[in-house]
Amino acid sequence: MASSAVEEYLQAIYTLADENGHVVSARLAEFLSFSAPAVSEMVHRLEREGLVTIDGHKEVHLTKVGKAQADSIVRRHRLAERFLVQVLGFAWWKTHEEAELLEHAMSPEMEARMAAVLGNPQTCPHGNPMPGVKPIPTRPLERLASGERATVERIPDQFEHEAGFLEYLDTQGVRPGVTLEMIEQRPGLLRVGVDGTARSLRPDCGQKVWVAM
Amino acid sequence: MASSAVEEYLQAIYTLADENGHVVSARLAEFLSFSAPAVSEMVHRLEREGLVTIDGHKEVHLTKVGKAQADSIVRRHRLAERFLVQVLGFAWWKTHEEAELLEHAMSPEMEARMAAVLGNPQTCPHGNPMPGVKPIPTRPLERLASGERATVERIPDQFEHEAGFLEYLDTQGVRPGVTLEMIEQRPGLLRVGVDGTARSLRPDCGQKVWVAM
DNA sequence: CCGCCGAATTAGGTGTGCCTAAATATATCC
DNA sequence: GGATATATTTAGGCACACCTAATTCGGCGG
Repeated sequence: MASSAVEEYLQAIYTLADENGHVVSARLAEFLSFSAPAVSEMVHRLEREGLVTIDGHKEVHLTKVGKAQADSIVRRHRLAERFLVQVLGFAWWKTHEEAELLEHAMSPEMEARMAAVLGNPQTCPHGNPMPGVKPIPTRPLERLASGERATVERIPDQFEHEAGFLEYLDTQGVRPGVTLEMIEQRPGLLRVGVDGTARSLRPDCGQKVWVAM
Repeated sequence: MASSAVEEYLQAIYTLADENGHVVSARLAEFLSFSAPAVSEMVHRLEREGLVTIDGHKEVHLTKVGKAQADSIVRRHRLAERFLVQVLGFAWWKTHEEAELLEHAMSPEMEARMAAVLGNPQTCPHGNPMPGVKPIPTRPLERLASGERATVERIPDQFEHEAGFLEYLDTQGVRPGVTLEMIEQRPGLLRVGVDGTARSLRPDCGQKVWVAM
């Protein structure tokens, strides 16, 4: 029975490891918007409780037990998002904060029933796969060559955190499943074809929107 | 933005006032299984925050603001229970603990959407009306005269707390909507007809099961 | 090798919400 | 009115999870 604080940390470690690689507590502090000492203290607590190990480079790794608990909370988060969209009719870009609450209120039985009712979805509404599901190969949008087309597969979890980002994408017509065509790309500029219309996207979208390989 | 601790207290005050009458902090302490000092302290905090008043007999009353917040949390609890039964397929007697978690994770938008999806239900699965809904007139089962029949309308919220009570009722065939016939009643004995079968119920059911007036 | 930068830790502190033990109020009953 | 039971409060403490300010650690460039 991990507290929701512990669950938040495990989720953050999972997410950063999954999408970024090396996890040190300074990155966690940024991601979670907590002070460095608070994170340092909690990471040591997680180590004492056998949920993570800290290696010689102070990198944080989930143990087997920690990984299982992280998988669980991430799965609950993604299921909750699906539920909010499919059952309650929330907009796809508006689910993150709600799911952040819901995920801590889901018992194993509720999780199982919800998965069944939703038809055992393989991804969240932003395209992130349920833990254990083999992800579709993807690359950042910026890797598309000019003239090349590809389907939007995934907006990684870490960018959901950014206030207004998903809503911005929605207003630009950029949603999972939509096909984009790279028009022009240079530092500070990103022009893509969305649904037949040429659009300038915020340049950070090049890293934050992942398309099919 | 009340904490879930505050919400628990408001909910408890609402429930005890609704079903019992006078609320003093000793009753709250029993109901919530907290120590008397903890409850006393919190009740004074609620008073400072303008959510309750404490009268000359140390009775606790919700203020207008407190009542609105209590209505909200009770409503969320009952909606959550409905959701667990209607959408996720939980057994009617198994929803309380799950709902206890869920209720604190429901934003106003989620509450509104859930009510709509569920068809704006008027009661929880145990027959307790949503705040603001005029309750059907009811009386405790023990008020039935021998030979009289009546429909089970409600098992008040305060008895949901009792571990195993609702499940016990279910095993005896006693569920909201079922018609009971009083067979015999004396101290320590309660025999009723359920679905054509005579059954001896635990004597406390006389107070805890409420039937149509 | 020294200085510097970022990362981590130490030290001390806060608010919330619970606890026990003991003291004091309040109510009731004879 | 005084004893007894119930209710409340005081006093002191604790765990959790966060904070700021200041210090130390560790790697890297000059």
